[in-house]
Amino acid sequence: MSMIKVEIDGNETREYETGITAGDVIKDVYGRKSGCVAVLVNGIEKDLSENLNLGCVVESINGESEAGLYILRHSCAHLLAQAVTQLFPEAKPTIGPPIDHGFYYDFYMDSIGDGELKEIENKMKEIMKLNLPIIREEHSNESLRDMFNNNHFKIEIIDEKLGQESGSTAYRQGDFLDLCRGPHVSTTSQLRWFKLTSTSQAYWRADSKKESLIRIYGMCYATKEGLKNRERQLQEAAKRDHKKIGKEMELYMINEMIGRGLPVWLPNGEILKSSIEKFALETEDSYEYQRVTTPVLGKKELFEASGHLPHYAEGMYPPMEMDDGIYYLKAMNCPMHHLVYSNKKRSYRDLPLRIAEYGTVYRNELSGALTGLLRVRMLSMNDAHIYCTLDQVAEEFANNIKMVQDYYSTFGFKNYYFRLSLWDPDNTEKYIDQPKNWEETQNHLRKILDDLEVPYEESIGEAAFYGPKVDIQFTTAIGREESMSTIQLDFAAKERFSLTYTDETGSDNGEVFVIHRAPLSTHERFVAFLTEHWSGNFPTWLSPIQVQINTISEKHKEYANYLGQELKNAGIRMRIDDSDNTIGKKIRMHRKMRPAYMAIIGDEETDNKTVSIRARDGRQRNGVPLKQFIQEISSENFNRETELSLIPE
RNA sequence: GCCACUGUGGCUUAGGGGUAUAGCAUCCCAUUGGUAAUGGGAAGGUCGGGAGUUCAAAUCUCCCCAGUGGCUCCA
Repeated sequence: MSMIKVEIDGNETREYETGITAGDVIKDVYGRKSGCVAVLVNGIEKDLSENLNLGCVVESINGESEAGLYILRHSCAHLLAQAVTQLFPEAKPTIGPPIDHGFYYDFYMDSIGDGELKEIENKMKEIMKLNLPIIREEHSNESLRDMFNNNHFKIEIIDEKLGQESGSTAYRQGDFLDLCRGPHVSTTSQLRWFKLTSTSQAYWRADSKKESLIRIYGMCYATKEGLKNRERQLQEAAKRDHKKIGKEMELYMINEMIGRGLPVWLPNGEILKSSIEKFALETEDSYEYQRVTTPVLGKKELFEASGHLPHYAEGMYPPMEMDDGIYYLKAMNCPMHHLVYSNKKRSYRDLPLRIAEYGTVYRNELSGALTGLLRVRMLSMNDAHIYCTLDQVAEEFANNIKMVQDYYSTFGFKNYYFRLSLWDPDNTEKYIDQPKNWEETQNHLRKILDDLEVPYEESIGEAAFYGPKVDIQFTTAIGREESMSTIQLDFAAKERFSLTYTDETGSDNGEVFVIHRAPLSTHERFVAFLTEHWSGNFPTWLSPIQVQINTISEKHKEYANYLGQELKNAGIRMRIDDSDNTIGKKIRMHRKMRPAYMAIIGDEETDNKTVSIRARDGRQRNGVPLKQFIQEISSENFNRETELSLIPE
């Protein structure tokens, strides 16, 4: 028997007999309980059962590492499929990938409820305890076709591989076999810390025209702590949910009689909204935007010209027939802004021309997609369109990216990433079908981002119908990713609306590019994020109630009202509670509204003309002279400070 | 739109075939009180809507509506 040299985790090299399994090498080096779920052999992921026949470099993949967790979760998906097929022999497994925090598996089967979910989870635990070995098998595509001949989903996957590869791998655990390239953990007993969380409907190949499938979600971790932490995390996140806080703080309401997805801004929410608008107005003023107001309705011909009706019709409300034609509610402001542009003859000296609007657009979202302020049918936007030459696009994009970053830092946002959203050349009916223009503009944006050294991800099929865009992506409290800001490049408008300008040579130039941008998302979504980010504990400048004045007793009413008036004169939003409740009760009651500060007014304060301030987190500063308090809070408010700075930590 | 789950006074919630719990908030009375619950009293719901089963339904069945999670879609 010949020997081979194996280097392990870059630490040491040992000699083994040819054919030893990777698992035995790991056991030899680290002992039984290494936490290793798979290995990299010369950089390629392999099972622990992999035989090593040549000298190689082996790196262990720990179950708690990112790669290890994905393997655990992937194996857990197989365990789920095994349980489901045992309990429901008619169910056909389709695909079941690992995802963040867990896994899912899509089955072609009758729908199931919570009872069945529990049953499946119990069955998984049973199988787990059987400690079944998970065995890798290699087969030709022909024999795989035979093995899965009762499952046309698997056949479809196998057939896609025909011509590319002659064979494939499958994994067996007990009498369950699944097509999979692996790697997987070696026995079912390694999958201990999982939990099924929910079911959902999904479509085969994510196509709503294809078979409807039942998706089962689960979470899976390497350790008990991992699982527990995740559960705790979800509980914490639920407390930040903007729907819950929005109700508590009376930010918005949704009334069935008005309609789904049509939120009403209550006074407190309106304060948030108008504070954001005021900030945006100031900012955009400095960037030389000009404001307009356009109607919420427009004629069919307008939206045909813009391309909305051919490419975006299902996103729009149905038409309204009037005595002089057919009208639509606008889903975007752009067509109207284009007409503002061409309302008069433009010169190269006018470019870039930046037309902005606080507009409301209406989009016909599917009812099942609506949720709180995050997905609505009426969208308030600080929208703008920039008309410029191709040469100017880069600078305008750069300015907008900078604007977004500045906004976000003022609002305290940190967790977001840029996404270059590209068209999908295989799905051309969704887009204006001009491949050359797509290629050019996409490359242009890519270069702009590279030059700015902004890290970004690319995503196919996320573009607008008229051009590629840069989206800024966020994750909500409950972990769903949503687009926030967007900056889009439009190469189609110039032709559709005959946008031209007189260039330096005096001739008509039709090369007008349009940038659509909404750096603050929609007010609805933005406020939802803002609420979740701050858990409702907004910076002073955004707090609907900036100071809650609480009196100790009736004696202090007069001074409290004087303080209130002074604050009001200084532009500070305050409320006074001079009821005869105890101070403890007042504090408890008003905490729900999350005022930035509470001012406590008793004998001390009244006698000395001072204020005792209590920050939202309980920090306290007593005996602040009234004038000083007003001056400090005014400055914090005016400067849009992110933190409550009146009271030292 | 699709799948599952949920729907009890303003909010949180008990109950689960014999006409409904409690707390907070509200209102009234007393208390003049120093930083997360001062005491007492009152009022408030027919159990999302409709139909059915039953002597009897909030409780069972069906159909709607709405909310939540997910799919599709998307700011």
